[in-house]
Amino acid sequence: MAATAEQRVGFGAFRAEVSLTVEDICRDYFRENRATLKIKKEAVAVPNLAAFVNATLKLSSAVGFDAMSLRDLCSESGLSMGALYAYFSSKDELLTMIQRQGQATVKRILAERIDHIRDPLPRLRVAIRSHLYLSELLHQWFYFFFMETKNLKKQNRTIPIESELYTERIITDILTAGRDEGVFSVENIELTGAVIKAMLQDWYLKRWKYSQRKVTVDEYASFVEGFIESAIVRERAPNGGERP
Amino acid sequence: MAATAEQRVGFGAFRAEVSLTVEDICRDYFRENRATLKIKKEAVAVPNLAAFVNATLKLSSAVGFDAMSLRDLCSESGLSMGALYAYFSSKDELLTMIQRQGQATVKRILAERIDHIRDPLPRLRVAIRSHLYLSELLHQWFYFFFMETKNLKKQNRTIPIESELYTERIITDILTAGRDEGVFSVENIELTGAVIKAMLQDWYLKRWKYSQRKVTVDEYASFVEGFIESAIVRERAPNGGERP
DNA sequence: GTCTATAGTGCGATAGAC
DNA sequence: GTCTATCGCACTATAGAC
Repeated sequence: MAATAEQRVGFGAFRAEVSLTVEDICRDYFRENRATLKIKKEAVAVPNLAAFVNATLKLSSAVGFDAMSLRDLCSESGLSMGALYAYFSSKDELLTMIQRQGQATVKRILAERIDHIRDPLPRLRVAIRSHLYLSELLHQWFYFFFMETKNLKKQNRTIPIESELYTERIITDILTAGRDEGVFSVENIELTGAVIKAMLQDWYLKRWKYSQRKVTVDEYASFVEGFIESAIVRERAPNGGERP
Repeated sequence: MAATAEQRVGFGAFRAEVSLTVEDICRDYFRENRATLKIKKEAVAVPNLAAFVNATLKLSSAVGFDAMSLRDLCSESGLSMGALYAYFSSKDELLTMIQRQGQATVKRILAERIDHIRDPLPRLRVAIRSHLYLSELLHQWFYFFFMETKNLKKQNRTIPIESELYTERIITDILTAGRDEGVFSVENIELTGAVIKAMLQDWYLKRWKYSQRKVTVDEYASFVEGFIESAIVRERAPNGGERP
C-alpha cells in the first residue's frame, strides 16, 4: 500500500511528467540533422530511426554492439540493409548517434529537474531520484552508454567521460553548497560524489539482480537517500523533503 | 608520510603477502588440467599460457574481447596462431578459462583473508580492504570479469553471476552477524550489501578516474570504510580495528 | 611444440532495380 | 525510400612442414 502510494508520487509521476520515448529522442536527432540526412520526411524518418535504435539497444544488451551483426539488426527492426544505410553511413555512426543523442537528453532532463531547487538537501534528493528514475526510464540507453564506450572511436570517447564527470559534478556542487551552509558534514567531497555516483550506476548495471529480488526503483531510491544522508547530514531534518 | 606508512601496512603488505602473479594463476590452471591439455611440460606451458592471458587482458581492455582478433593477440603475445590453438581449442575456451580461473582465485583468497576474523567490525573492514586490494592487484582481471560476461556462452554466464552474489553474501553475512551482536544498525541488509558491493566495484570500473585524481587504493579503502561505518555502526569503536 | 599458409565463413558496405 | 544481390575483406580455425 505504502509502496503503491510512493510509486504514484515517485517514479510514476516522473514518468508521466517527462513523458519521454525513443521516438522523441529520434525526433530531436532528425530535426537537429535535417540538413545532412538523406531522408527528408519526418513522418517517415522518425519511426524508422526509432526502429533501428530500439533494435540496436535490444541486440547490444544481449550480445554487445560489436557482436551484433547489421543483418540481425535489420531483421529485428523490420527494415533492410539498404534502408539502414540510408539513415546511417556506417555502423559507427549508429553507435555515436545513440551515445551522443542519449547523453544529451539525459543531461538536459537532469538539469531541468534540479534547476529550481535551491536548498542543498532537497536538491540532492531530487538529483539522486531524477538520475535513478531516468536510468529506469531509459535503462537500455544507460546500460549502452557504459558498456559500449570502448567501441567508440577515440575522438568520441570523450562523450561518456564528460557525462560521467558532469553527473558527478552536479552531486559534488550540491555537497559543497551544503557544507558551506552547514547542513552537510562532508570530509572528502570528491570521493563522496564518486561513491554516490557508483550507487546510482549500480541500479542500471545490475538490474537483473534488483529485478530478481523485486526491488523497485522507488525502494532503491529511498534506501540510497537514507544511506547517504546518514553519512553526511549533520542533523536529520524531520520534514526536509518530499518523503512521507 | 601518513600515506606512505599506511601504504606499507595496507596494499603494500597485502601484495607482499599474497604474492600473486598471472603465472601463478596459469600454473594452477595447468596443474588442474594436465590430463586434457596438449602441451605436457609445465616449464614450457606456464609462461606461454601467461603470455596469452596477459595479451588477452591487455587487448580486451582496449577494444573488448570480441573485437580483439586472434592475430593481434598472437602478435602481442609473441607466439603464433598454431601455438595458441595448441593451448586453447577456441577463442571461447580462452575466455572461459580466464573467467573461471580468475574468479576461483579471487574467491579463494578472499575466503582465506577473512577466515580467522570473528568480530563483525574488523571482519567487515578486512573484507572490504581485501576486495579492493585484490581488484587493485588483478585490476585487468576484475575489469574483464565484468565487461566480458556477455561474450560467454549461456552455460557459462553463471560464473560471474555466482561470483557477484558470493561476494555480496560475504558482506551481508557479516552485516547480519553484526546486527545480531548489536554493533551494527542496519535496516535493510540486502540493499546495504548491494551498495557496498557497488562501491567496491567502482574502484576497478573507474580506475581511469581515480588514477587521474591520484587517489590511491588505500585512500579509497579508508574513505569507503568511513562512509559505510558512519551509516551502519551504532557507536563508533575508538580502537575497533587496525586503522591508525 | 611451434611455425606458415590457407580454407571457409560471415561481416560491413555498396550498386542498381523499382 | 527501400529493396535484393553482391563485392571485397578480415576473421576463426585447421593442415601440414619442421
